[in-house]
Amino acid sequence: MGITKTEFFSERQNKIAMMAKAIAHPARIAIIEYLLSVDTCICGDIVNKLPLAQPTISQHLKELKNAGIIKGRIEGTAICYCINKAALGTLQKYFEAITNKMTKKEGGCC
Amino acid sequence: MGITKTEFFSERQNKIAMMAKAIAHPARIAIIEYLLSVDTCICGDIVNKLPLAQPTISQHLKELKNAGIIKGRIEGTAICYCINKAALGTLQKYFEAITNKMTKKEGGCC
DNA sequence: ACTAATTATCGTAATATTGCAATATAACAA
DNA sequence: TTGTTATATTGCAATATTACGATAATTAGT
Repeated sequence: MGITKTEFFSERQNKIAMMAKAIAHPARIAIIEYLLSVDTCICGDIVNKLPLAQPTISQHLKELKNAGIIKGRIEGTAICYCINKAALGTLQKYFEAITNKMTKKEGGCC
Repeated sequence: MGITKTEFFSERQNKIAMMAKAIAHPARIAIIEYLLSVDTCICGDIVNKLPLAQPTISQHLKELKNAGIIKGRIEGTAICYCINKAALGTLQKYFEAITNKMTKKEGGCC
């Protein structure tokens, strides 16, 4: 069917999955890393930094924005994109909790 | 096209994206959380715990395994699945590094 | 008003993902 | 061997994703 049965899972599980999905593309990883690398967040030059056409990047930015990973603000003729610290913080805390749980568990069997 | 241009991105970026993709589904989040919740990792009952058909779960397990997120070991007639601590550790460190970089940066503009 | 610069949207083609019924495979037990 | 249990694979339909050319929309400068 190609359609995810989100209604069978918890809101939290869906949220984490959604954010992970937003990150689950090398171009979007590259966008995030570029946003982290620049001091200012007037970021009209992402298009020149990535080997993809402008509509494609615009689409990736839209997905990152929909997932809450980045925020955008109109800045004259350009758009200022920057990272939403809260969203990435949520992911970070999630994985931290997982690794904490893992270290408490002994070995397992594999 | 539906085809990701992996060759334009770094190996590290592709790897992170691949692992994120493996996690980017609520059923797979649920599988991971179930594996974390049980003490033993003889996990033949995942099928009963999730509201999806057996072939669907088998497929999700396969994807998690391909991405290195879980490991499987044959245990008689059942299969013992458990989490690959190293893989989740990689993700955890990645997000930790990102949040570290973020806290060092001042405000931004959004 | 005209032009240039920047970003978004539309349309479309190629490919990937999701889910399941049906079936296959594998290991054990009687 | 036959049956049972557990998991994998196949095949398919429905839908989603990725990418880009063409085009639109917006804003700034002249």
